[in-house]
Amino acid sequence: MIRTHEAGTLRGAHAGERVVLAGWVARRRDHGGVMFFDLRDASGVVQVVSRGDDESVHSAGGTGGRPPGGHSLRAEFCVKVTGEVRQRPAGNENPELPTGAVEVVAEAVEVLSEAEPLPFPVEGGTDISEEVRIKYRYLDIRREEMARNLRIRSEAAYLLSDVMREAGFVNLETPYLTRSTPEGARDFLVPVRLKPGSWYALPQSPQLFKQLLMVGGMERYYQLARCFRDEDFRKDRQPEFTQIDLEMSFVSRDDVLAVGEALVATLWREIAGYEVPLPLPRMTYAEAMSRFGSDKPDLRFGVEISDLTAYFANTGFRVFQAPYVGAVVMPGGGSQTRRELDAWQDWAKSRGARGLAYALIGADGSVSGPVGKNISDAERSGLAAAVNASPGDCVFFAAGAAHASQELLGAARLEIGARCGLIDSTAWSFLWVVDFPMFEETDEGGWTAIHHPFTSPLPEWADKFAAEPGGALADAYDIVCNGTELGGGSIRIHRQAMQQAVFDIIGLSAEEAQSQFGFLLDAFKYGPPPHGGMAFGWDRLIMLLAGAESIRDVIAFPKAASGADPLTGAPTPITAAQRKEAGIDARPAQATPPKTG
RNA sequence: GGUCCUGUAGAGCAGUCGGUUAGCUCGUCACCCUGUCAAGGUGAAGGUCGCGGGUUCAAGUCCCGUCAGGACCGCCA
Repeated sequence: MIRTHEAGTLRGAHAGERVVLAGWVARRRDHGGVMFFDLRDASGVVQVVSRGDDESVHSAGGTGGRPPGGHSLRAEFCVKVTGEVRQRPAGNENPELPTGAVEVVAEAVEVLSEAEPLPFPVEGGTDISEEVRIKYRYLDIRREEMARNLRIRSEAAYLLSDVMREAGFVNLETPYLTRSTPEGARDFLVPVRLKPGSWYALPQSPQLFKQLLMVGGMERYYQLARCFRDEDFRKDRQPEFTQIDLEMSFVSRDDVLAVGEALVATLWREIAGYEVPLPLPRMTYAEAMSRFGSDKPDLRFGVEISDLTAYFANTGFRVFQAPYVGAVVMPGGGSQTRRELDAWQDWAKSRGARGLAYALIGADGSVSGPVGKNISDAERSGLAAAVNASPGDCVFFAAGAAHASQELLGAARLEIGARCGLIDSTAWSFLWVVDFPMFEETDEGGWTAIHHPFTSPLPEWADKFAAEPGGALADAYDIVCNGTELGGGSIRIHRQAMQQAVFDIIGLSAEEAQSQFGFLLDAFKYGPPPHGGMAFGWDRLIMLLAGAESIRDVIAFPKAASGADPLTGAPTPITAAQRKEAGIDARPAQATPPKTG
């Protein structure tokens, strides 16, 4: 090793020792006759003192025109420091620093490599555009916050491995070059040189392979799997992302949830120092939607949605003559200016709603505002009690189709929580959302699977889901933390007849099913075990654990929102020769018959 | 595919009603400085105001287009 000690580990007990350190120049404080600088390595920082008269700074190569001696260090030079650890002079200790009791008096500072002036400050500045940060990611990773996030990610992966091994899971990889499936998200496609015109797809998830592993008798499988989806970005979405993928045989829902809970409990205990109360509460999808307007409710604050459909059943107000009327209360919102209330209308419109009707509860309990003018005296007088509003509050309404209205109110609820400072950012709120619907109607009037078509119905729906697809509930579950969907899964279908019934409902013919999933259906002919599993979004999970605001902050080399990578410049055009070799422009024979002339 | 926000020196930002030489902080460079830890002092360099077009006597500022970044809707089983 080039060094004898790590900078961040030095303490008073090391005083008098001669040490060799290596790292980066973090901050300099040059006083002419004496210079201090903080030497940073992976373990932390320690102050180095360099005297002007010791000619201690020199370049390793001895060339390059930089004069020997003098304090010619700049930020982020990579240096090797030889010197003696000593207690700092009385009064000069820095209690802010773990190493603040000591300093290293340099005998020699060797510049291992120089750094050009930085594109952004590595020390200090935090408000740096992400584009620049990602372009110079190697510098961004030197920053304390990013380095910490990545180390948390690493630690979490080790903990995951421990937990899963302890629970008897086998850790296996599944293919990255696989078969395109028309279901679900758009695939990333890979041309195949050996078979021009044919393409691999990168997996959206290892779903089908892990089910095959269950047929194969592995019984318990997990993997930290990279997944790929060619869809548009969000701050918590990347085109490639990582998930903890797991699957178990001979289990019911409770068994899978117990593994998920053990995993979360371990990660939060060891990394966040938080003891997750187990078992986690469970809430049905229907309850989550009606109370919180979301299938991933943030339970760190109240402000629940009131269902006013019955209250306004006989209303004369035409807007409220709808299949569903609901409301959510903004505490103290009654004092908002007209401009602020108008801004809510724009907010609602930006979400595709017509607007957000509101009423204001006066100090004397009177009801005013647009809705107040349009409802009857009786409706006005009971309103505050019906929505549990207090004087000075603002009540927002949504009326129309139940699902869309609840989602609007749910979004308004989150906005209220944020604007009114109701969310305790130090709190953790975990829950399972269970009993999702199996199907939803498509625009064409058919049905599509909400989770995926291999999801089993709840046991009580096993015999009747085909007759009543609109009401059928799936044995599917999501784990939610602080309003973020951390993961989800389901008990799978393992019987052919039931699988075919699901395909029938979603309009997938036997031939189509055979052509798309034939390998799975074939496998299910050979004694498939009952099985189920789940997947956690690893990036999102780490984001929450690290307290980061974007999954990009917990990914070493993320992509920008355009899908491009500012660091490497990918994606790039390829040469004509590459196109030819990859067979990109080849056309399948049946699509375009070979020309004869 | 759609909506919105942003784009000014290496970084972060200001720039009024369209009007003189586009400012501030940090960083960089030079010099001074022996106890700082966001060191301090003096001075200097550094700008195609994203790009293109338009309106105007005059555009960083107004209009149109375009590109890039970000947020959201659609999408993401």
